[in-house]
Parts: sequence; structure tokens; C-alpha cells
Amino acid sequence: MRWDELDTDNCPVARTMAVMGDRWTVLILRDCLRGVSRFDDFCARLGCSRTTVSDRLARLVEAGVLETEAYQAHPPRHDYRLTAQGRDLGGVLMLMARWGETWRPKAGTRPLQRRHRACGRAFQPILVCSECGEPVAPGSVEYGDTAAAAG
Amino acid sequence: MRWDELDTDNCPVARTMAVMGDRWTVLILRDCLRGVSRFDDFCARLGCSRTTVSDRLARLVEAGVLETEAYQAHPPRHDYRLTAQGRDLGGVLMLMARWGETWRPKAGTRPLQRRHRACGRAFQPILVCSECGEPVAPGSVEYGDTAAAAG
DNA sequence: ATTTGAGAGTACAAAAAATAGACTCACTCG
DNA sequence: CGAGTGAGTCTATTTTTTGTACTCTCAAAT
Repeated sequence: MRWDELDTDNCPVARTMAVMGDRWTVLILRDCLRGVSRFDDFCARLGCSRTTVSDRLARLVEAGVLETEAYQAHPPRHDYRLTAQGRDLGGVLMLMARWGETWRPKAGTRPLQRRHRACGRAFQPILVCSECGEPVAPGSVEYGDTAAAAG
Repeated sequence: MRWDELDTDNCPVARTMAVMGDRWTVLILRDCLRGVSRFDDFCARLGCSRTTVSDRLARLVEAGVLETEAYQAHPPRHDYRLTAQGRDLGGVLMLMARWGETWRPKAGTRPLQRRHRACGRAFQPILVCSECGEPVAPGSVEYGDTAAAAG
């Protein structure tokens, strides 16, 4: 199975992976969420080749996660901006950041500061149940499409 | 930059990607969360080569996300089980599933059923702010380590 | 006792993708 | 005019990924 075959898969996780299932893609998205929008800035922060940045940005634009916005016409120049789809990936990224901070802590790194615009405070993302509002603990979820699950 | 260099990176997202930043790895994790635990079962569900399954399982065990548990001694056979680290990735996977259902819907697929053991109901995962308890809308987060952010 | 089959891999070579680093192109600024 | 900048593209090399076939250990069936 190749990359592009994944997106027709029955599983929504697989279809999401078809879009963001690559480390560079995820790191580009991370930078977008932090306000980076230009080619050379991505290159400078990522530490990977320009070819790779070019390829990933093009894929993300094609997938509708990013869009380009011209800021200068003559040598055509544009910013890469998140679409609604892209902003909605922010939650996934936040949880990934939290996992990394918890299980792969790094000495000398101050925890990442996130501020919730609605209340103005630095916060951590918490996953709660839409029905009872309580946090969803790891291991407290059962899936209906298979035998009793461990997740 | 190569795979294994990522895990020493300063960014917690990058360190997480060093562990789960590969489509097959994520799909294996997804299956683990749904209760799959044996080599051939992963092979059957994934549609990728046995080599790939073998490699990814070994990486996950080495990373401490999965562990093996013998269920038979003589031809040594074991289950692959999630560790606490692995179960904690469940949140990331749930949000990825939700993104896929929202933005890459597929006709004829019933939405994935998840049940919250604590309250017994089918639910959707919601990301809330640890400080005010309100949902964190896409685009309502500011990051402190860069200029004003779009995320 | 021999054959068949399951489970869990390995080995190996072919094919595909990713990478670094240099190069290009179209301007703009001094 | 020459240097600089932003955004790529080209190419050859390296790495990964993949498929297929093979191995190994045992249990069950014949």
C-alpha cells in the first residue's frame, strides 16, 4: 500500500495519516500554528532540505490544509496560511506536544507556553468526554467495532 | 536530519514524532488500542508487508510504547501490549480519528463508536482548557515562544 | 511416524522515496 | 552595476520500503 492509497481507507485515522503522516509535514504544521508563513523561514527552522520543504508545502496546499496568499506580485511571493482544516489539526499537535513533554522530557527545556485567548491564561489541553464532561483517562475507552479493547 | 536525530530535538512535538511519526506505526497503535495484539493479526489488518510490521513493532517495543508478554513458551510466542506510554497516545489517535471523520468523511462508513467507561456512553473527545474548562476552539491558542501566532 | 498447518519471523533483491547541496530565476536596493 | 533575497528546481546519492520466498518450532491430524 502506498501513501495515496491510504486516503481511501475505511479508517478515519488512516485518512488523517494520508494528510499529516510524515514527520516534516507535522513540523511544518507546528510552525504554521506558531505563525511562520514563508518558505525560507520553514527551511531555517526545520533543518531539512529545501526540496523536502518544497514538496511538503505543495502537498499540504493540495490537501487543502494550507493555502497560499500573495503578498507581492512581481517576483510572485506568497505566504502559506492555515485553512480551517489546518487550524483544526492544532488539537492533535497540542496533544502530541503534551505527550512529548510527559514521556520524553528534556532537561533545560522550559515547558511550552500556550495561552487560551478566551480566558487569557496559560493552559494545558485536556481531553474530556462530550457526554459527561469528565476527563477521558488513557485506557478508559472501548471501541465498538472489535472485541473488548485495551484502549 | 534523520529519524533518530529527531528525538533529541528541543521541540516536544518533534520528540513525539520520533516515536510515532510514521503511518504504519500509527495504524499499529490504532489496532493495539482496539485490542489487536498478535503479529499475524497486525499483518492481516494493515495491508503492508510482514517486514514492515516486524520493523515497526520492534521500534515500538524499543521505545517503550509496547511491551511483549509471553503467552506460550515452547515455540516462543507473545502478545504485543500497550504500556502506559502507549495508552496515553490514545488521545492523539482519537483526535486524529475525529479530524478524519470531519474533513475526510467517507460515504457508507458509520462513525466510529467510542464508549467512555466512566459514564458508559458513546462520546466524542473534546479538548478543553485546563484553566477555564471551556473548549479550546481552533485558532484560539497563542504561543509564547514566537510572535503572535495564528494557531 | 509422517504430513500439514499455524505463528512469528528473516533474507534478499528490486523499486520507490528522501536527501543534501548546488544551481536558477526574477527581481530590488544601494 | 553588483550584491542580496526569496523561492524554488535539478541531480546524483543514500535510505527506506516493499514483495516474495524462505526458515524455524512446534501441535494436530492422518
